[in-house]
Amino acid sequence: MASQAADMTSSQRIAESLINDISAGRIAPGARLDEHGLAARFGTSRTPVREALARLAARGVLRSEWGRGVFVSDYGKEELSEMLEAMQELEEICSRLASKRLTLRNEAAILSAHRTCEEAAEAGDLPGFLKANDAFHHAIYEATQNRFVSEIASEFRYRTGPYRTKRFRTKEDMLDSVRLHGSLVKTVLGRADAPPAETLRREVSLKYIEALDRA
Amino acid sequence: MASQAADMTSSQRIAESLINDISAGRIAPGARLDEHGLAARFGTSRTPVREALARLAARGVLRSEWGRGVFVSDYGKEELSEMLEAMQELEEICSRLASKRLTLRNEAAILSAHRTCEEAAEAGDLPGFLKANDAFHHAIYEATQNRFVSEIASEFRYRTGPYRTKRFRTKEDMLDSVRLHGSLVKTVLGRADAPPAETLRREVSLKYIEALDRA
DNA sequence: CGCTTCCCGGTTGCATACAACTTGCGGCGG
DNA sequence: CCGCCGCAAGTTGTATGCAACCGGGAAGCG
Repeated sequence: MASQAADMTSSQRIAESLINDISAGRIAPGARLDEHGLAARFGTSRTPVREALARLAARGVLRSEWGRGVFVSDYGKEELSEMLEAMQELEEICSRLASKRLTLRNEAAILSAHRTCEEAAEAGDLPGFLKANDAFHHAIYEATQNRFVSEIASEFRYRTGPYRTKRFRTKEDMLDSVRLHGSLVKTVLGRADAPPAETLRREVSLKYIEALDRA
Repeated sequence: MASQAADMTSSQRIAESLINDISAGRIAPGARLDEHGLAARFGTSRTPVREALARLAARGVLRSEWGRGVFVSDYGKEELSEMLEAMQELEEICSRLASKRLTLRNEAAILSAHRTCEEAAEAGDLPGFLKANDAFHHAIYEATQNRFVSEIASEFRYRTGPYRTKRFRTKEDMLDSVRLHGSLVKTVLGRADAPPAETLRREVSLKYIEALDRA
């Protein structure tokens, strides 16, 4: 996952590091990113930092205001709701395409990630769960055999990342997610015709939005 | 569309200009973009040019190879096919969401653009048709009332742009598209339950891919 | 004659320096 | 006392210069 190869340009390293920090919630939405400080932190000049910031801004992860600086994109209830709707639609596409073209290799990866996820949830291991959760969804994305669908789904996963870390607090939250995963798995593996329970998905979205108030 | 306000940074102006040229086919897929030449063309130094290129590369419009330069993304049959599949899925989402939340203003915009499109097609006016075609689809995107769905659909429209200009050659091509639009309109306006004819959409995709061979 | 090797032009990536803009604060006038 | 103006500090945006790297071509060797 996003390995930092040695022969990478500085701007790429910086961009990856930043997007990881942001998606994991280590840099909060709304925070300002100081070019000076980042340059010092990464041991480079401002130039590659600016390039990295421009890249992330173009991807929607950052939002730059002229003469004021660049900020981590923060979304209100309205925007977050729209983003989650988009995300659900994308996930539905992914599960449909995946079920059409599932290879054994994909099936194994999905089932494995699902099991790992379940174990982490039952153990109450939040960091492990978040990681396994990512792996599970990415396994489905890859199973679409469509690099563009997979790409935009991953992209939105990055952007919803900071809010996902807030949304999962209790063990019950994780088990909810695992139940949704189970429904997804049944759909992808063709053991259920209907798309995963709509009501459950709406509940999940509401949890995200509720989490905004706790912050 | 994408007006170039006076108080814009150079890099933004450059990025917009480039993406317009690329999407309209004035810069062919596979072409190399020389930082030096672009800097001279826009009357700036290489720095803002580099930022603009980094932005577009992050959006998938350009692809940069280390030490060789940046190139306009060019797709083979396989990739183009995947991209068109993704595009069709996105369009289906858009028409579904649009039909759920259609306002009178949106409906008027869609119908107006559809009529303009039809007129241009019957007149055999290719540039006018391409412009009206864009307006039509963007009207549907906006009708989703979801800025993220609209955003990614627009983004893919940019990326498929160069190939669309190749795909439309004859008057009949345009009329085909208008027929598909009619089907879309009926769906969005709720006068047809089923999504727009799947077979017709597949034919359209095939036209895109055939156009690759003519190039 | 073919293959390897070295060199050189050209391009990208980075660092540094400068200019333009925004913003917060302090002083001045009402 | 309140509001407006202007200045200065700090930030972003841009320009220029340099170093590293890739590719092609010619020279040299087997």
